[in-house]
Amino acid sequence: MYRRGALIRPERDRGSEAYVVNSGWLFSFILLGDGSRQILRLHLPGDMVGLSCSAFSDAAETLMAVTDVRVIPIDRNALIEMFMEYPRLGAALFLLTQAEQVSLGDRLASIGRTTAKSRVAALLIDTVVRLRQTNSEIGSSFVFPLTQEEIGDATGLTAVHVNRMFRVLVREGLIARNSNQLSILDEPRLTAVASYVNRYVEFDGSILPPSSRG
Amino acid sequence: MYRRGALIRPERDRGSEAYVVNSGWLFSFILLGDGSRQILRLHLPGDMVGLSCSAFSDAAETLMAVTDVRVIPIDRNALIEMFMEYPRLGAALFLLTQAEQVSLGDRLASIGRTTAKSRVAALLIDTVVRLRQTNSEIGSSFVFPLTQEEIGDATGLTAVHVNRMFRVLVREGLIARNSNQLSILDEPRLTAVASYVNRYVEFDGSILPPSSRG
DNA sequence: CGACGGCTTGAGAATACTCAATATCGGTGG
DNA sequence: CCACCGATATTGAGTATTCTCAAGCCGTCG
Repeated sequence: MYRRGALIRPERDRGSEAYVVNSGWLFSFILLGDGSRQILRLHLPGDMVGLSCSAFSDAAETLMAVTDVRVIPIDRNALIEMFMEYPRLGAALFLLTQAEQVSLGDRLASIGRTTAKSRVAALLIDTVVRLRQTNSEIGSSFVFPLTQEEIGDATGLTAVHVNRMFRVLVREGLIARNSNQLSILDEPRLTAVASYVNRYVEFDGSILPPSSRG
Repeated sequence: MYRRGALIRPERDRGSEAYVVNSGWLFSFILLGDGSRQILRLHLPGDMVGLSCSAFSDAAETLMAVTDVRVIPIDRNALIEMFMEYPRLGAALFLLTQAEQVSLGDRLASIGRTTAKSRVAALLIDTVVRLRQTNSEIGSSFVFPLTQEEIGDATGLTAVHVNRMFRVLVREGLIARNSNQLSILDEPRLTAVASYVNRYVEFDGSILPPSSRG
């Protein structure tokens, strides 16, 4: 178990592993030369994280706990063995990874080509959509534990400007806030503001051959 | 063979395929609701492109030829069969994909957390480093066929501002230009300006088990 | 030659940042 | 229980970066 704020895997750690998130939230980030931080992705329960380390001798990114978090380590050699022994599983993992890559691309577009307000909206919508994937009870209200500083590092903004965009979203009746509790009041409009495309509805595993065990 | 500017795979094309770039350059991009474009990645000879379509029934991104380009199609069903029949190849492809994901993450950090000048510098450095991977004869001078509009779409800037940043880089003695020909005059300094980390030097395929054919 | 796409430059506007001060909130020690 | 502390959130004022609009230039192609 890692406490909020703990580094789960320091950048440049040799022989590092991948994990499955058991409970809690964490994020991956990289540091730039000037000390600024870019959060690459928020990882929610059920996600696999840190796979990219499998391609490099050193971990390319750091993992930090957003809330108290439990993770299950996956040995990287075991991962490769899995590819050899259970190729269908390997193929499935490959597809999953491709889906993550598409998601990263969407984020790139959000940060590169949309306004601050839109980026914040996109982060919120994407988070709630992903939460619903593993917890169908999530409605339009959920706990969002990131600080505004962290939201800024995820969206390429400063904490101050994140704060202003939040209040704009509130003023326009798109969301409501109460400490960590966040409510989406007008999801269609928030989705539009965010230029958000929900690709999870189109994930296509049908390409995989049927399991040999039927 | 596709001509410069041709769409190699229109977004939303069903049953689309992946490709290997044989000759020429192309890029992948996505369009946002307001018509703006984000270029996700430049694809050079030897690259695999369009793999992400394997996870979705519809292609998530569009491919466009930057120069005249030759590509070799890869059927997506054949790709999955490869995973089943040649798991070691599948694992290798998986690692390659992870490496691309790290690269995407670096670009996210560049666009989210660095200045316009830095982003343009990063695009140039990254391109020359990748060119050298498959063509060791590339020195510090090479043909860079993107228009400033396209560079803007790749870096999250406007064409006008890309132009200004180019002239700053020239004025500071970091690069020189002559129509499409681009020369890097001071690579260490340009690398520093770009906050660029060359991760290609650390790619680690050693994790793969030795080939069964020795 | 004329049209067109791409490049260059200027001026003004908009967006987002920095710095700084104040407020709030949860937790801690007395 | 209360005062205090650090971390986070909020707000204002001024600044910087980047964008938009607009005009002119340059080279290529038909």
